[in-house]
Amino acid sequence: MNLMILDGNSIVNRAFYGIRPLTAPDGTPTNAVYGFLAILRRLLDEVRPEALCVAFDLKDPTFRHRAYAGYKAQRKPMPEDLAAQMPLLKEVLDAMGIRRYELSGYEADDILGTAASVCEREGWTCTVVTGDKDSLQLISDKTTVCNVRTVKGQTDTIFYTPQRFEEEYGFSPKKMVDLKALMGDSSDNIPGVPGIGEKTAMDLVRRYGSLESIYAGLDGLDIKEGVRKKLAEGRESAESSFWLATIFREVPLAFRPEENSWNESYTDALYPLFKRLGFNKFIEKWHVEPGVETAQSDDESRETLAHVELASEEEAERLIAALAGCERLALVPLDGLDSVEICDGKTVYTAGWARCGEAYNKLLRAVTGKKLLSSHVKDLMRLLLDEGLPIDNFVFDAALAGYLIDATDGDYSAERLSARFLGFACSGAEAAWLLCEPLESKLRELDMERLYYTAELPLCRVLAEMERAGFLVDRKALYEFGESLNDQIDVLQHSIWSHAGHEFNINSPKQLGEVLFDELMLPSGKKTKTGWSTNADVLEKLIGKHDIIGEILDYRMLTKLKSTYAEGLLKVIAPDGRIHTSFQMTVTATGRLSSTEPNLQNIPIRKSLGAQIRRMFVAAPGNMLVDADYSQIELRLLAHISGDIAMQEAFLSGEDFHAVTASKVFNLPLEEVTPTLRSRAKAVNFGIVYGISAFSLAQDIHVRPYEAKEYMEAYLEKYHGVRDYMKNIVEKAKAEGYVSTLYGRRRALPELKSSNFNTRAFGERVALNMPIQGTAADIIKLAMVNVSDRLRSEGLKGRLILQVHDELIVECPEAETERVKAILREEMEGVARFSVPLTCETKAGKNWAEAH
DNA sequence: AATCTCACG
DNA sequence: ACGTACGTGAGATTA
Repeated sequence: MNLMILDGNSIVNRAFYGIRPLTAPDGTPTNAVYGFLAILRRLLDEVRPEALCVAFDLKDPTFRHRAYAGYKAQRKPMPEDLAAQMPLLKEVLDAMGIRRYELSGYEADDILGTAASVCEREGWTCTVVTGDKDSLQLISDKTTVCNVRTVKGQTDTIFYTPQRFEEEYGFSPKKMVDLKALMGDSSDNIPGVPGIGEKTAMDLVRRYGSLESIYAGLDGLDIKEGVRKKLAEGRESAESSFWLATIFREVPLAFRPEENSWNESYTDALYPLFKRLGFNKFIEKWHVEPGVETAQSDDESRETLAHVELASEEEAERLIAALAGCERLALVPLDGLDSVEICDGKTVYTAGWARCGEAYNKLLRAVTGKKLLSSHVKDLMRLLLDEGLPIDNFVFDAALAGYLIDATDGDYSAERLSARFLGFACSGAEAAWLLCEPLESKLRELDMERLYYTAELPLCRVLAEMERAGFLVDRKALYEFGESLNDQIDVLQHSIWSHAGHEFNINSPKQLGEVLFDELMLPSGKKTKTGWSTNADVLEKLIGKHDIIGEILDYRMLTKLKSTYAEGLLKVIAPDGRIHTSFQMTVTATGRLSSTEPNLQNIPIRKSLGAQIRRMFVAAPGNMLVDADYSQIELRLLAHISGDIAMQEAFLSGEDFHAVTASKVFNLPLEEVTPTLRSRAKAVNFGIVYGISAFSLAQDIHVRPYEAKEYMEAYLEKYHGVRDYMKNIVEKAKAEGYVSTLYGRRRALPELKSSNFNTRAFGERVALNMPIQGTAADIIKLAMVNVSDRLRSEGLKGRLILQVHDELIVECPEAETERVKAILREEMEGVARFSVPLTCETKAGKNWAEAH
């Protein structure tokens, strides 16, 4: 029988410094706990012990069993981020059913030593695991000491048996104490013999064995006179060090190895705890199951539904007949639409094209005529559209509900949602059916039903149709544009190389940093992480110092255009000549959409060469693109939400808002506002929305921090309603734990409770920003649903094809252009009436550049 | 898989 | 004293 005992403090220390910073979703640092568990898993697999426990230090200033008064007095205090994780680690161990030992006034080492002694007496073997060398003295035939090191996330274990130790050190493990007594140990505040270091001490112990025999025959030893002198003078220190270095193996602890038996059965607290910490990988690796207590109810917890696979055309026909009386069904696709799961609340049917043949299509038609519950409805709708099946009957989307309930979770799989809201895991149509009620009642509780049923759910259809429609691209022009970049890229590359004096990979930040800052010795030597920073901000400050800088910036711009946009977009043009992006509805923390494969929400526009890409996004022959974008919607919402009268008036005046802001901030008549001042005021406007600091504003607009501070002060003086809003929203968020938009969308803010300054400051900025960015997202979603309905109800052919946060694009027959413009304007501006009007600009063109 | 950089609102 | 703007996605390099 083998007991494995871990030195908790030492291992958690190794883990903390060996694993990069990690945090739980709520901002709590977790890297040390994570690393500890990673090490533990590895050890369990390697050692397979029958018993397991962990020992911790427990300081007691009033009592010390070791004589030396200054013992460990000089040790640095634990970093805050590590200290915060100690109680967490203990919570995890408790939840895993792993016993912890700590005893006032004793170090973990002493407990390890005592446990090892007990094991040896009782016929057990013992594996002692620690990150430092102190415990090597415990090695014996029965006791193995495992030394753990973690470097860059990689764990190394060395198992020391007496043989292994002797090979490495050249003396027996017991002599480890003698060695320490001579050389000392600064981390443990063991003085040793002054002037004797590791080399000399090792040599002495190897040749003469123990401290005792060294001092017994000191005069006759074959050593340098200097060493002899130091030894003689340091005798007292050596003897007290010997005492200090000796691990105390008789801690008053009734230790019984068999009380620590390990069989990998955890308490129910472990699953929710791992979820809270974001240890999703460990849940799989350790086979942690959600306990029943996460469920709303207790024993009759699991409704079990029958699962039936339809094996023939006849069976499918029979189901069609049987479903006639059904009002609602859950429907989930499998393998595209090759087969589906259908659930009527009693049975889960799997039906597929392969087995049901002709009847499969009939079945789908019958099913899609019912009220449908599902999950990831937008994606299902796309599949149905491709088959010409109706998509109008969806009444519930589980994933979408999960997203509204917690937009920062990130996992809205059926398995996850059912574990959380049903208390047991299920999937497919069964999950969609069973989740409907609990998710709906949660939405009701959070007051988000309206948002869900008037914006999010109807938007599924709109987005499915937009994805299916796609955006026509002039493939030839895009290809030629990409080719046209080659020559310039080549010229720049060679010029950059000649400035550097050698060839190198300009795309490699590492190599580029070396060239600029090590070889060319350019100044500043700016910020680092894994090397020199070479981003555009840094490089722009070096313009004029060397010709290479401008060329690098140009090179970066051109290669970005070529690889991400020219080549990247060519790769995703579908056979119909159009690009079909995917809109993600459950990704952002604020309620915005995102766009992937490809991302059509970051097509260049800010620089003229980049904006050429937009010329390649075109209307089909005989059609037009109509583009409508909200003007300064976020600032208008800030004016409305904060209730700031001055800011509202600035918008209502119809003047250029940034210019008005400049005239207020810089105390000038409107006519005297220069373009520079206007652009600074604009930067302040945006900065405020993001919860900026003066420092960052200064960076952004290239003025000194105190000057930026004055701007912000002046701004908040003139717009004092905004100042009040900023203060109040953060206070409210702290009190309630979340922020919300005008339409009730929420974002939880556990960051505000963090003990970490940066995490907390981040939470405060989010508290300022989310209600504004999120309300804008709500508004355009509502507008999209309304625009789509109008286009359809007015019998127009025009269709929405793209959304870029505050911009909508419709492709329509030329003849519909003016009608579509009007509809876009009316629906976008008419979503809501606020204290400041929402305005939008519309424009039409043959391509996206022209239309914007 | 993580890091850096950069494109957008 | 801290460390420095909100929200995204993608390509290239590096480990």
